[in-house]
Amino acid sequence: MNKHEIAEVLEEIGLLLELQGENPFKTRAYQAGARALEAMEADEFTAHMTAGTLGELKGFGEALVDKIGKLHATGRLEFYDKLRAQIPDGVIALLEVPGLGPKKIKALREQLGVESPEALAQACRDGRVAALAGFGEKTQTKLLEGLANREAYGKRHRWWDARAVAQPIVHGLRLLPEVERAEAAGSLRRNLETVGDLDFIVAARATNGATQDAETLSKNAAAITAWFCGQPDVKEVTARGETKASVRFASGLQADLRIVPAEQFAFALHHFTGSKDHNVAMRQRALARGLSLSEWGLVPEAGEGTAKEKAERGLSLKAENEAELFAHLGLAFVPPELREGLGEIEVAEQAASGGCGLPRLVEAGDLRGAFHNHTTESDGKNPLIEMAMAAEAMGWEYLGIADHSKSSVQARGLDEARLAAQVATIRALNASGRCRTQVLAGVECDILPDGRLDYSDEAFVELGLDYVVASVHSAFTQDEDEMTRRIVRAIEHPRTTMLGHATGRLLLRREGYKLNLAKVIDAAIANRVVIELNAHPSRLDLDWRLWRRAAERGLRCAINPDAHDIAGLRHVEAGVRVARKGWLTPEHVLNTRDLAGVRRWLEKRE
DNA sequence: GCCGTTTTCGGCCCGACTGTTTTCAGTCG
Repeated sequence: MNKHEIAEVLEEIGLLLELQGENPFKTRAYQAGARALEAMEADEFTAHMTAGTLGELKGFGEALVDKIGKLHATGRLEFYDKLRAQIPDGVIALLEVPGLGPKKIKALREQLGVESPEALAQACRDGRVAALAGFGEKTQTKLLEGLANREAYGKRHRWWDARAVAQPIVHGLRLLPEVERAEAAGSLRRNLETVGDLDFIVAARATNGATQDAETLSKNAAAITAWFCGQPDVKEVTARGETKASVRFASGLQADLRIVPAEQFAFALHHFTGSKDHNVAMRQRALARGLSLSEWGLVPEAGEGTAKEKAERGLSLKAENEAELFAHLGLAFVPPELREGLGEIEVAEQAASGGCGLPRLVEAGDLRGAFHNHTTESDGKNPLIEMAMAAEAMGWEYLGIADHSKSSVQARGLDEARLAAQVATIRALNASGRCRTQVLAGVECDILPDGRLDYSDEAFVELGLDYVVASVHSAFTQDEDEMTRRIVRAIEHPRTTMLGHATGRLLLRREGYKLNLAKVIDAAIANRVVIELNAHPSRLDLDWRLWRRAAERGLRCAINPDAHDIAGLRHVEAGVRVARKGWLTPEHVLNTRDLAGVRRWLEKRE
């Protein structure tokens, strides 16, 4: 088994143990192991397995190393098979029903024999669930609703779509007179490629004239909650308390609102930004310093009372913003997108003590252009001149046009003659001075199933293109070896400048093709071929988890919108967001260079 | 199951909200 498959087994073991009512910390150990495996590069994992050094990594103890070893060597694990046999699939599906956890599922199984969502629905309709101890009418109704909406509610959402919902709410909150500060937190703020739900953190005004009082705070909180729950897109209010409210939008997206006094804002924002792994590490760090960190503040661990009570007694250290919070723990500010519990705290510690600092991550304003864009010549919706003017309006120095090549018939791919004509049009546009943005003439060239490119070497010479984006658009079902050989061969072609959408994945819709990415990345580095970070909100491919290590090893990135219309150019922002998650700096990204710098790379690869 | 300049055993992040309770368990993030 490969590491991804092993991680899935560990994840499932965690779920199964949870359903058996096992110690929650044990289940967490399996889930943490699964996450750690997912974050590891395939060759790194292989090296650890060969050398037997997996156990040296944090979180991998004797039991996990043993089980992972067995899965890696044989693909089987008796422990897992036995566990699996005890618990029907339907019971696992029950965990997805909102309001059901291991304890309630156990009661349903033991007392009603319910072992699937369908059986649960029937039991609810019969009124048998409400009769159970610990359950009631309301629980039964909630469960029925949850079952009905399970599909829509369980779904994750593209970052781009989630942000479109969140932005007007943040703006609206900030305009309320009762609001002092408002931010969206959670995975949206961490720029994760998909978002499960939205979190809004609001600092409510507590002052009435000059004096601060609890009554004003409470009144203001109620007004903010009322505004939030009354938003036109809100379909259902699922919880509504003094400081917290939860709603569901028509799309199925869920959103939480949390209201805090201004002095707690930085702590709450940090807490609800997460990730869970980052927060656990931060809390442990606080404990090591005799402090307790929570959304309420950073209070001394010693003494009577909960963290909340201590914060309310004014015992919390003060933090105007998150940077001050990190500083209290001896850390440099960690940008939200790096807070994944993947070593950011160690680096922030070095940075705070004057060592090599946290990287200056790439920003949207660093981009001077992009390479992978389409026009009406192939399957784009705007002609060349409109794309160029749109790029000019964005302040870009250059715009690369890379329409499809002839094998992509469905996208009206260009044959040699049409491509030659397009190149001539581009040169003429540049010479005309109509547009300050220089247009670069490229092509998104199909990688044929055997790894050849879609034009002959002679054709490439005659065309005189500025660059070539090589992409896979056919024969997705090749096996891993064949697909890897195919792409590596394309990378080794001297005309190939960059690899387009490396895995072909479509977020929430389609897995990428099977591929040995370590080999592809090695080949790209060896041949000085750029790998694109395709910024389309459905792609964000190559995945951010792979960039940090690959860039350290010398891989260069290009953040490309893969725009099929004017609006699509704006997608670069999504690409920049995940590039930041991958620890990429401007130096790692080719299209932060000015035109002269880009031309130098295209001509000499330097 | 993992982990240890307090520990090889006994902890493991911590609080809000709901629904069922009559003082709290379960779920969620």
